[in-house]
Amino acid sequence: MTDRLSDSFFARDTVLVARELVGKRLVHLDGGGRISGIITETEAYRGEEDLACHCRAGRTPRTAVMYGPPGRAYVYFVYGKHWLLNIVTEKEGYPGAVLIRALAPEEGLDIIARRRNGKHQKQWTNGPAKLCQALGIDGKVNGMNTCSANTVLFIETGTEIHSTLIRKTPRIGLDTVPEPWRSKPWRFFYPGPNQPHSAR
DNA sequence: AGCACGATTAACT
DNA sequence: GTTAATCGTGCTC
Repeated sequence: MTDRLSDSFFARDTVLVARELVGKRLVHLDGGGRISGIITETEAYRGEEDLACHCRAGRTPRTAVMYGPPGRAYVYFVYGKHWLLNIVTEKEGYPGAVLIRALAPEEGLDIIARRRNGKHQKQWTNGPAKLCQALGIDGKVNGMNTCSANTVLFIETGTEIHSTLIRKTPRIGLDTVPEPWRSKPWRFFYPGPNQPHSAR
């Protein structure tokens, strides 16, 4: 129940990994303790042909980690203020990653509350940048191997969520991305309490 | 060297 | 519903 996911879990099709990551537990060892939550929303980005994927521009300094071994963290900075966390997928050499978009907080609630100061609990980790702020994830962990023995960032088996309870929709925030990529149903989420409904 | 823009969020009206 | 914030990245000149 507390097993960590190994690189063989991530070395598969990105869309499948995105679906199966819903229900798993993301853990950051930070400040001497565990800060964690159950993953409730993900999105898949894979291949240079996916015009929503950063790798549409090929291998660059930023995207190099997506071409690397599976299980690495790909953390990038957007809009001048936000960090977003992905886990690299696919076999080394083929670019892919799963964006972690939302969590249900489990451990380290006091630290999460402090970092998300002034917000209600429902707003703690219900967005990709919010959960990074809550768990203390930023560019320092970019490229980190989440499957190594001494890592401070990893994913555990978590809770089993029946596949019929997981919904899928197009990915969020791709207003300028051409079809068919804009409409690919590569967003997965578990519509529980504290989590999104059908869309945003 | 300069420029346009983004896998978002929070604070507005 | 609308919009400012704010800067790294990748592209053009």
